[in-house]
Amino acid sequence: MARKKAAPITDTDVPTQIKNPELVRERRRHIIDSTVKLFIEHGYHKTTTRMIARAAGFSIGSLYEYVSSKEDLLYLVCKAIHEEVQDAVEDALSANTKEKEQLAEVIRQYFIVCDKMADHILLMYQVTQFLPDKWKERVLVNELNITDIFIQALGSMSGKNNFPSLDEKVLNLVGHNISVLGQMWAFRRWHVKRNFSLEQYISIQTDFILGLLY
Amino acid sequence: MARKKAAPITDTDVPTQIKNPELVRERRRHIIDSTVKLFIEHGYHKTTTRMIARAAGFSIGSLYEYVSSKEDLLYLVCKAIHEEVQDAVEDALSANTKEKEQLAEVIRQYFIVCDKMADHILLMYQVTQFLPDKWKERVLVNELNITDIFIQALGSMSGKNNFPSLDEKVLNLVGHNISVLGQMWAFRRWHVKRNFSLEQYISIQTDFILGLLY
DNA sequence: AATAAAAGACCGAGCGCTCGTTCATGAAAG
DNA sequence: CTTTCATGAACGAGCGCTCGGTCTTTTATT
Repeated sequence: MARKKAAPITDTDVPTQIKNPELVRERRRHIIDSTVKLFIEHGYHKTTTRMIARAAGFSIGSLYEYVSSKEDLLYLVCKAIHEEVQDAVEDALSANTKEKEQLAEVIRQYFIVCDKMADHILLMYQVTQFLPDKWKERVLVNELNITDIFIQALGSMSGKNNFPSLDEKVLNLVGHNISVLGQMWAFRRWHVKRNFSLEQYISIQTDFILGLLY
Repeated sequence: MARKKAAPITDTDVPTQIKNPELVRERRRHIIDSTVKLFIEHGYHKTTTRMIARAAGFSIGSLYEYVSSKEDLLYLVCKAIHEEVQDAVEDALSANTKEKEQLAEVIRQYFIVCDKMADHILLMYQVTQFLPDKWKERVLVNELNITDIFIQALGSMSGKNNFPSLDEKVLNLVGHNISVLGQMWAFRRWHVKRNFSLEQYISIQTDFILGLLY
């Protein structure tokens, strides 16, 4: 069902003063969870490091033992969010082997994650700008990785099941469209919800994407 | 060609110390232009009021005669950007009266504006969060106004020219899709440009939107 | 087993600095 | 002399981060 989830939290790229790596993993997990909530509620700048420490049950001093700057924390937050989205979509890809339904299922799962993590997606859009360039690039790559899953699902459908075979570049673009239409739910859901439930949204947008709307 | 552009810059909602309204209009225009550039380059927070004053050729003291806070300035910036986008799209709507080509033309003009103002669109996404609630709402309404133009163009096509008549709610959603696919060019153009020029992008996305891709 | 010593984790007052904003003063116009 | 506009030094709240120190746990020694 799920891919290996142990590996990614090594985070050797973010330095720490604490020696015990087990402890670092555990505490960081906790710190990140608290931080995400605060960032979503108050935004990056209005959330002070003191607030984060308090919410996580540490002193500021201790916080800085596990993380070397507020920017570090921001990177860890972005990374955690992307991992959660990516895991959900990859699960959908591997779970359903019938090509015919695979794409629709991937889209469906992605849109559901976009709904569940709507606040997180908004957060990503707001805060990426504050990342140091080095990490901004990594976050961008993560974003493209998620898009690639759609492109992959599209590719495996191309030319089969009454689906026309399309130019690779066009498939690529459609993959991006899927990404963006999912995020649209996060951005405009309050408005869209007046007309459609999430399920209806998924259904109509899937038709739209597959050109079946008209 | 253009709609009346004089009215909107009254800005009675933003207070000033200066008595001469003529002067206020002129200076604010100038201040806003400088501010937009700085915000795009450095972001909202890293741009200091002193930088803004210097760039506009004022002292900080004088700046605060024309604008009562940095947030005020942010609102004026957002408003100016939306006005520019809206004007361009409305021009396209009124210029072309043949229904058949109207929608495609509106999409085209919108995408061209999204390209020209890509940095501005990114800025809007990054910065809306810092507006006081009172103005956040207004900015949201402006965004929806632009979307409404697409919905209007879609509506006037519905049921004509071999175009199926669609449920109003669905048309509404497609309007939002157009909005978002335009903004996608702003967000992902560096990636998309590796495969397509702007003109190709417009052409393919128009087909995509009209369900002609497959 | 008892004790000492070293290491690791935790703490929070305080430092240095930035930034939005104000206001006393000056200059110019009428 | 009054009104309008311009100036920039001064203010002070708020921030990220440090660092000297304490408490707790592990290791070494007798």
